[in-house]
Amino acid sequence: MKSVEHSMSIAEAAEHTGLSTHTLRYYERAGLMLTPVDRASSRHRRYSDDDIEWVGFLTKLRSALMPIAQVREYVDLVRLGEATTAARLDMLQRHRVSVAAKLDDISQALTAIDAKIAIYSKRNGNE
Amino acid sequence: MKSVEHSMSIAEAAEHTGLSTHTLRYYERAGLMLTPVDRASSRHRRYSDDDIEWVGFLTKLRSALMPIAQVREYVDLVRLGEATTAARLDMLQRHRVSVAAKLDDISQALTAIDAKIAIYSKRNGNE
DNA sequence: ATAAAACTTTGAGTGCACTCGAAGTCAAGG
DNA sequence: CCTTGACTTCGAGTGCACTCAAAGTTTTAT
Repeated sequence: MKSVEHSMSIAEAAEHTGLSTHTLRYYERAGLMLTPVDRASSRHRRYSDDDIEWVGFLTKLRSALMPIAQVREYVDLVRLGEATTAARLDMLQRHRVSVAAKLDDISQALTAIDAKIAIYSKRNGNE
Repeated sequence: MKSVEHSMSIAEAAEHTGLSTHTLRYYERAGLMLTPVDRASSRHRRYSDDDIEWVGFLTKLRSALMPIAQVREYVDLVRLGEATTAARLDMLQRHRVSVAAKLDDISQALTAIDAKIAIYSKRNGNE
């Protein structure tokens, strides 16, 4: 059911995804697209709605601090189909745990800095 | 009262701070040390307890995602003395806010991924 | 005394994730 | 048609934060 799919140019795709055209091409070169982005007769890229959605998911992974290389591993698993579901789940969960630890570290550092802020605020005659 | 201060070699400083000797020299070159690290007659670095403590603070700033350039700005303010206390406070607070926002973004992305995990977990074996 | 290990400086190299440039092709308005 | 601007590929450049190399000096252990 990909009937009424309106494809878009790379510029439009950039607008929809919030990435630059450079980054969209870069992701494609890096093997992050689930399926090849199809082309107009002119060889210009035509992004389908599914492509846009997929890029949205990639962006989620990147926003969650997953390195490009690991995103690619994940994508490779997805392309291998259902047999890799468990592996994918495991990967996401492990990543989740490691990021949570990282966030914890950052929070701790922020807390230490807060202590510094508190000291300044006091000393600063701000009561 | 910095009487019984036992200074240490760069190797020992590395051990105490958890940074590499490379990084310690790099931080120094980058102008991040509050005061010049003093040298033995051999020109080998001798890290004082204060130096170690300062590096610990630098590490807190870095752990809280503050870029080197901004850390340097901060250090420059510290060297200018008490007159800059307000500016420093402001800087730390602003940084705190921006990092909090960043952590929020990351958390949101993680939450979205969690949804994906939930889907996988439920129908363990569907696209 | 001598060999090995640790230290010094300075410049260069690495890895990541883009980001840009060049040279050319294609599309849309006047 | 013709120009202007968007698009193509692919290699190169950027910025950050280290990380390492080379060549020489100093310290430590034997």
